[in-house]
Amino acid sequence: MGSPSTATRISGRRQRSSSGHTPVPATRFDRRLKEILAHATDVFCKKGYEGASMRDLSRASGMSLAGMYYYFESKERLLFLIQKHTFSTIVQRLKARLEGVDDAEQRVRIFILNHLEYFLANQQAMKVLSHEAEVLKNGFASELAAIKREYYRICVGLLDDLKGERDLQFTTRIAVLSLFGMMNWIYTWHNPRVDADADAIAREMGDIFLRGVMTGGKSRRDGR
Amino acid sequence: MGSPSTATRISGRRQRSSSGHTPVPATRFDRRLKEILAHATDVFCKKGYEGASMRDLSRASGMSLAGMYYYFESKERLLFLIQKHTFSTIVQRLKARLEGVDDAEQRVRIFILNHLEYFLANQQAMKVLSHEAEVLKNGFASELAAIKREYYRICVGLLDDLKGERDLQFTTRIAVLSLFGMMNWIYTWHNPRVDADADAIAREMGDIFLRGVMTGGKSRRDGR
DNA sequence: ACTTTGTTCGAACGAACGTTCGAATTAGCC
DNA sequence: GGCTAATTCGAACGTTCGTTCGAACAAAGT
Repeated sequence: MGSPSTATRISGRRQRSSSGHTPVPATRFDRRLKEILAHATDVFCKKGYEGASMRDLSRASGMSLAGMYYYFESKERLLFLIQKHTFSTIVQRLKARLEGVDDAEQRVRIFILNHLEYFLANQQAMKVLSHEAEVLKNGFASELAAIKREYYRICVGLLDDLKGERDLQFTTRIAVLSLFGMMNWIYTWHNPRVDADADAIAREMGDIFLRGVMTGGKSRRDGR
Repeated sequence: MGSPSTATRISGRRQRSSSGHTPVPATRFDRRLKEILAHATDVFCKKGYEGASMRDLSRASGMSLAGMYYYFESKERLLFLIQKHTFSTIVQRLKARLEGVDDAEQRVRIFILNHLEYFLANQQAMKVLSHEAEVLKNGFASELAAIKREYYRICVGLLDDLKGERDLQFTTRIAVLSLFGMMNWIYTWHNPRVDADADAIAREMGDIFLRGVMTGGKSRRDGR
């Protein structure tokens, strides 16, 4: 009837995933979308955002090209959904793990472990997050930047606490970004058949970073 | 006259840049190619390899689309030329700087400074090198991988020397790759209007990394 | 002057791109 | 069964992609 073409934009159908917690099943729509996101993550990981075509993505999901657009309105939004979900999850898990831990050094170690554990368990998603960090535009970009900034600020807070507690003298910004570099670079080299698991790597990176940042503060370097 | 179409492939014209040292002028061909590489580096840096079209690249060089193919036979080879030149230069400069320096710690500091100095002075080229590290295929990929491996091995050597000299106990592979991560990640955050220059950052990253790696070796951690 | 070689370009190629549309199919409910 | 809404798809849209071709222009050698 009416005009099925213009303006409709199906948009009404899109907003699912009730703000509360759906225990498991969610709607059919949500379940299928989740599958598509998972397959798309694989493809983006292997070929990059620009290098992956909508035809590649649809093939990976076992869905027709046109059918994809029932679930999201553009390729860019698909990337956004992947990145947002990945990043939100890691922030949320971090908050849960930090709760109840008071020791400043221990809190930094938890940050590192949380990051690396999630990174290695969801390597493809994290590569897409790290490697395609600049491709989103405008609205998508700023919404993701907000989550990113929150995560960054948490880490700044942890290091500033440590710095205050022990009277250290590093530049927080450099330290935080060096730490992110150490951790995020892992997607370029980690090979599960050669390298240790997340716990071991987190311990070793934590050792390097924490000793590096905690040695030689204002507090006497000699034995005095 | 013969057949100008098939098989010619102009290839003979390509091999320039005499193995020796051309003092400055080089051939006209070489000079123009260098300009094109410089402009292409800008564009690849801004839009990524897949995101940059040959039309973008030709526009940036002020040359026609078809004209570009007089200088290189494919977009992939263009990226290869950029990456190879960038990487070769950084390795070559490193070797020169290491010559004559014996102290193991000092040699690691030189490695870090050399990397960061070149990184910040040629930020676009280094971003293209870091970010588009996986797009080349087959022959191009393996030739570049060889340079990469040489650079990596140099760093492993420096750290193993340090480790042997001072009886330390870190995992070299993890340490090297953590260091690369710290340094290479810089392309995602460095802002010349906010952040310090290469010397200062190299000093601070060097402090973090070297203290991290040198503290708490086999040599007693307690005062015994 | 003519010839040769090096350099540039407009126009076009077929293929692949992201996205849309309307019709067909399926699932859920009476 | 039949009705409605949710889901899927084939076919096509117009655009852009990387690359090629042959003709045109400029430089260098004689």
